[in-house]
Amino acid sequence: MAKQVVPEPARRRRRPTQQGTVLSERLIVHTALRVLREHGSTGLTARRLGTALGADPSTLYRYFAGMDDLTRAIGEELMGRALDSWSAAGEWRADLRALGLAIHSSYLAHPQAAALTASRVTGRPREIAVDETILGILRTAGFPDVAAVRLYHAFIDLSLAFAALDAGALALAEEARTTDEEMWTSTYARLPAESYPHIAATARLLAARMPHSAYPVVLDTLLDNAAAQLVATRSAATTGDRSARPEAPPAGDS
Amino acid sequence: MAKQVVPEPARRRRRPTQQGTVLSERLIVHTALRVLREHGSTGLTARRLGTALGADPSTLYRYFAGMDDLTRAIGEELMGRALDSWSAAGEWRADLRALGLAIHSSYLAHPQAAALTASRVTGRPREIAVDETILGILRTAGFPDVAAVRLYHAFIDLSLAFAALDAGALALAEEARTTDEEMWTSTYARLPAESYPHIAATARLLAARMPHSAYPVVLDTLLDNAAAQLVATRSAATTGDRSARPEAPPAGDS
DNA sequence: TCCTTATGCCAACACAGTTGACCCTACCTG
DNA sequence: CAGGTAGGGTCAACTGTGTTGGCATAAGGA
Repeated sequence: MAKQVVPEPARRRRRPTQQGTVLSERLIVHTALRVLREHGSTGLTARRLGTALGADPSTLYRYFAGMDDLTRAIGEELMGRALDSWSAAGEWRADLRALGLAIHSSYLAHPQAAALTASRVTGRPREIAVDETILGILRTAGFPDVAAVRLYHAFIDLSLAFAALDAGALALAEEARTTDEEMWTSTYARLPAESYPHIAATARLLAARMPHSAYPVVLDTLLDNAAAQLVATRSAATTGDRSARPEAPPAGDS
Repeated sequence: MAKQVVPEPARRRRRPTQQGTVLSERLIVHTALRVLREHGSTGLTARRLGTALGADPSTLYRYFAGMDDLTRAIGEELMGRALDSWSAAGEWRADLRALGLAIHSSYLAHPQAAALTASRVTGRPREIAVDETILGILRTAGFPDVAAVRLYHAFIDLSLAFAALDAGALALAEEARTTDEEMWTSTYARLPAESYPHIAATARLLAARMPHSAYPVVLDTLLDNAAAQLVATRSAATTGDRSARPEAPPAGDS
């Protein structure tokens, strides 16, 4: 039965599949990424992945508690790759910017996988490591804890949110075998100018801009703001001023 | 057969269902929202929706081309509600801020539906109307077209991205029948302090902050930045200065 | 060498989206 | 007011999904 998944480090025996491949968590995740790229973000199924691995679909349940668990592992892999491709230079602003772009481009390197996973928090080790890294950068830079936490929150949510959104658009375009720009051109071009004067007036600019990500612009805006805050904090520390930005309201629900 | 869906305005006859209900696009979308709230973001199925409507599942295909089409209609409904709950006051910054928050809270009012739809562009009328509105606000405020388009892009993507992310977290918490704060507390509290010193040092602050949305903070940051740009543009216009911010790089892929 | 058990495979389950055929009734036309 | 048309509701069936219980087997420790 597949109720209990054996944790990866405790695995000892590796019996090869009927078709000869020797399975592992790593191999499964990597193959899943390939299947996702080839068949789209909804094309990852237990049976298809089994075939791609040369194994019975049910074998997957020896490694993951279910497809949902596998999905989280894929997200964790992308986050890990981002972290691996990044290294600290010692300057907080540049480091944060590089880390954000690393996360963003790691996800966009696998748009179908990203569309599937980026809006989920996995709580797995490499993801936690990223959180720790960001907080470390901010606190070391001199941000007081409250500000560091607020910035960390904005930073990570912003990065993940844009990764999900941009990946979704990119995956859609790839699956439609067209460029993003063509898509946006046709979207805006067919609108009647009398009903949508502003869109009509800027249609060409829109088609040129939409296929690019707004993430760098927004990220820089956030970092500019943070830098200004830091300066204010430093000068306030010498005069004893303790004013802070007003808190944001909680996310509403009804 | 269900190959061709009859467009809504062209519908004439409304035969009641065996159980007596008279279907319509509106009724189906509204019922879908209820089903989503009750059964979670993955709980919307053709059969379940059929039962909730008192109709055969296959009847849905008389109104929508498929579950995917229905999903887009749900997203369109949420966007429409945001637009309806908003009204222009005439001041661009306040208007944009209100519109952003309206979109965000309209989606968060139905977290399960939002998690399902917010990362998709529908291209339907009400969504286009929102685009036109945003561009109108910016251009009327005096932003040159290039800046208006860049801001529009950042604004709408930011809002949708956060709607998707926050809705996902909220839906997860609701389905786990727990508060977000409990979730985050348990997530951070069980980490060893020696491996994650920065998280450990700020655990209580994190648990208090994470259940709130970072969207208002980031949105305000973006609008601050835009306001500063506008002032610079105006003074530049009098001196003939035409310097602009450097362009953002395109979204990478590999 | 033998024993244990991790791990692969098979068959089967419930449930998903979707379609084709059928039929009935609401409405338009005369 | 009668008749014809077709919109739209229903039924049954198809394929494909995630998932599980039972079984077989070979890897590795003793």
